[in-house]
Amino acid sequence: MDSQACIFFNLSKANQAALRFLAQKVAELHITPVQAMVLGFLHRGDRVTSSALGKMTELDSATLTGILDRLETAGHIRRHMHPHDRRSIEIHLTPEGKELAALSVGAIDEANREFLAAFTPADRSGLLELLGKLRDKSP
Amino acid sequence: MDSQACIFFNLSKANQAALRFLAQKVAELHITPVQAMVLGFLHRGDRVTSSALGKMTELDSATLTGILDRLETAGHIRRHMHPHDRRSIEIHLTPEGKELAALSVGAIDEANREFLAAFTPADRSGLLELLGKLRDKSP
DNA sequence: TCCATTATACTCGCATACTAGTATATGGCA
DNA sequence: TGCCATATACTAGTATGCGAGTATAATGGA
Repeated sequence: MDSQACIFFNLSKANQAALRFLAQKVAELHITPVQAMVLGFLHRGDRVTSSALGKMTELDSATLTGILDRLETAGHIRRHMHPHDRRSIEIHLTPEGKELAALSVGAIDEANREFLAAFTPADRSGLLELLGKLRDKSP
Repeated sequence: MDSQACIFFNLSKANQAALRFLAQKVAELHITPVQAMVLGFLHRGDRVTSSALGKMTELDSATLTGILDRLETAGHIRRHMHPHDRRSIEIHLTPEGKELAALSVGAIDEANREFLAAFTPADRSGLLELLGKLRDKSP
């Protein structure tokens, strides 16, 4: 195993480093990086179904159920009955959740800038493009 | 949250796609991607301590304990007393573990080639270099 | 030599993330 | 209209990954 040449190893460790970095940024909000990302998506528009949020966040419904459980317990979101489909739930941000979502977006933006501060704009866009290509390889 | 421009989101999703890809490659060996990587490290030299393996794999000791538990239960490794330090354990590959480790290295190599097949050599080395820089930003 | 510090591997608790399976509700088709 | 396939959100079980805490052992300095 030549770990330096292994894309799986490098990707995994870069991701771990990124998550640690973001975790420090959102620690003062008392949420995890993933919770901050989900709140960030809801900041663009809540009142979505769990299924729609799952498509946005590219998360499994089982994973999302757990994340929503914790956000609801913390008082950041509420699950409501969907007006036209009794299978679905509609996710609403609470007033506190709305504030926290705005702060999350700011923290994530700041973390993005700082985490990539040492990179040139060309490196930044090149990295995002390459990662995007890798994502699309998924079965 | 502009997910397309967020390094944390893209890194996380690229990593998930990579893990799914590798999982398919090693499924016939009845091990997980992480277990294959750990066996790959042991293929270069077993009889290492858990602490040394943790440094190589960049894994927390709590995480590694669980992975070693599963590899030992499956009969791929054994924990032995360290000859000179009674705090340490020495990890030995079993005969079956040795075979599996060799197969793991082959599967990971093949997965690396296939996962990056669409990339030019310049893109490949560029990606690895950029990911390496991100890893080093870790606190 | 004795003791405080450090090192080692472990346990526990929590948070993702997946697969598989379930109960309920919807919707299209015969 | 009745029924079957699909969609939705959930639970259960498994596997990483981390922080915090623990018991034991080694080590270095007074």
